[in-house]
Amino acid sequence: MPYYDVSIPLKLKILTYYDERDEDLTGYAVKVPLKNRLCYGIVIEKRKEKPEEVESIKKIEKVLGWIYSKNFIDFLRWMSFYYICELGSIVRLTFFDELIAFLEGKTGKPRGSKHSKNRLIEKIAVNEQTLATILEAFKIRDYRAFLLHTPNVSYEKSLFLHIAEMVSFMEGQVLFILPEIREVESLYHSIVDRIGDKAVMLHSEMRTSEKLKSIERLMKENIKVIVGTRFALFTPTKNLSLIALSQESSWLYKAEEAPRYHTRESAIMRGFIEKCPVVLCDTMPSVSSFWNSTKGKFEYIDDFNRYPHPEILILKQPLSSIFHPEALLNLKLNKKEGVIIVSPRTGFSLLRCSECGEVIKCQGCGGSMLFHKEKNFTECKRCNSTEKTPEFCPTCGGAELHYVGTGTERLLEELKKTISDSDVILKDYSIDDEQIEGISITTSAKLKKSSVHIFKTAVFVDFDFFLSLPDYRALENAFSKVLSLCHLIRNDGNITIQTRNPENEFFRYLKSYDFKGFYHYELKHRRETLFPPFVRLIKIVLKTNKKNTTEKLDEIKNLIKEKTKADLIGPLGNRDESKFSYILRSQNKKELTEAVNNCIKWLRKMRGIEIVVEVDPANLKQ
DNA sequence: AGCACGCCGACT
DNA sequence: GTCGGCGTGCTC
Repeated sequence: MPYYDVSIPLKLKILTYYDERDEDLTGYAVKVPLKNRLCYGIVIEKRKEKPEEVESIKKIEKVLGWIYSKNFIDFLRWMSFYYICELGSIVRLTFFDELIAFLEGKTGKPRGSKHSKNRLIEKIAVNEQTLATILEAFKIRDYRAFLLHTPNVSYEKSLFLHIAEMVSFMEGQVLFILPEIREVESLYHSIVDRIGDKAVMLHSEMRTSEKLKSIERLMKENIKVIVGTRFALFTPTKNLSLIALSQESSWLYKAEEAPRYHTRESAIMRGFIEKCPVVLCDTMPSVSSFWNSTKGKFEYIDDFNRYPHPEILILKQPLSSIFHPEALLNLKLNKKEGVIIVSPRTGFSLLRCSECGEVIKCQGCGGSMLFHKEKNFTECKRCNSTEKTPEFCPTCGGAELHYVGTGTERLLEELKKTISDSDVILKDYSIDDEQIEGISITTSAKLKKSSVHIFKTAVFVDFDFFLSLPDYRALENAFSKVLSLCHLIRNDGNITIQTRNPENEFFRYLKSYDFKGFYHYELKHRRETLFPPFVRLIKIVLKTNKKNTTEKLDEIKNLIKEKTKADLIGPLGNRDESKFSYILRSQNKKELTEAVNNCIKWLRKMRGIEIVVEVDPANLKQ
């Protein structure tokens, strides 16, 4: 009797069923009994023997049809192993419900005629050599990985448009992934505008019936291009020949719900397993990707220098004023042509006690309190709480509090004082702004790589904020912030960065756009301090509802330590509270993943404890 | 004792 | 995800 291992898209282990047919049903969607109801699942493997520990095996109720290739299933298995989660949780990512609906004969509705106000993407010239290399890889249809260093995001989108046009008459399918839904929509419409009905779109804001329509068309029609956000990476395809990611370093590529996969790593593995080339694009490639290119895992293509970039000036942040005289002069000279001033924070400033030197902190979480001058209150951005502005230092009782740092509110106040001309427009920068004259003010959080050059000059105040963040990626993020700002500045313009520490080696690389110098500097530091890419980090979050005894918690800690033999950091978070976490670190990456997979099985056997695992965590706190 | 409710584990 | 088992606690 043939047996079949079936994965049901639930947090459930793989179950075995039997069927009279002795075919290989691997990759077939099936309907199977589970307890006293029927569920849909996917056959992941045929087996000759039934599993020993199970006495009764139920029969497959119905075989619906083939949907997944063996390679695709192998990719899903790798995801389940690498991200340490049930295969069912991965199958859930693969548009399984839509595929079942399609197999059951349901049809979707195309999106309404809501013609989005998205502008179509203008196609600019790209490096012919780069395009030829990618198309060659597409034709050969074997695994290769490219790290394409692009001059800006428009270049990436134009390249995608060029590729779409070229492949629309060729054999094979391409998958374009972009971080944001708006970008997906505009690229999709631009592609449809050029190649017609040979593309589908997939992103999380689409209605179920729209997603069903896309999947249906993918199954029935001759679709050449799939454009989507990160979850489109799990689209089952017939003939995948290229995967391309725009802005590979974007933090939006890290999924925030379980399974917390990273799109870049997953895309590389999908390409490797399904034997198709992968192109990672970015203007500021991640340190991890650069490392892979130095190890020969990725082929590095440098198109960054095909376009000129604005000059970067590093100036010392004065103690007594907000702007360096030279920055102020620059700002006054260029205000007609458009100036943008960037601060790391909204609000007015932080508050510091002149006596004890302590910055006012949040009582609850210990984050710095942001002072809003006009409305006179303080705010903790970390835990979203507000307080009255304190009159005395809560630490020492000191009566004198002074401002530290410069938020947008303070910038506005300062500029109103310094630039007295009545014709100067002062405004908050918005991404849709058409008008650029005058002085715009914004926070760094609003800067995106996908913006376009408009301003003549920029001043970045309080830049040290980015260098002091307690995150091992602080420097690469800081570098990346400046490049996002670059995109807003005309090529003949300039960017001034104010820092208390202009001698910092970091700025030497930044001002000359010396990426390689920066990466090597950063990698040296990561190697010494044992951070990725030299180690793998895995976070284990434990939630307990009952008051577990200290001995029990120690038992868990020892179990993890013993089973994984890795460096164990933690517990982080309060032990008295119900939620706390450990971070495991090891240079033997694969061994660590294997050990944690094994360890989790033991932990799940313990009662009253919920475990969440996060591989390559985005955040090392709590 | 009898029943309602909620948590937790199993599901092939 | 969903069902049922079982423990807790309240009521007749």
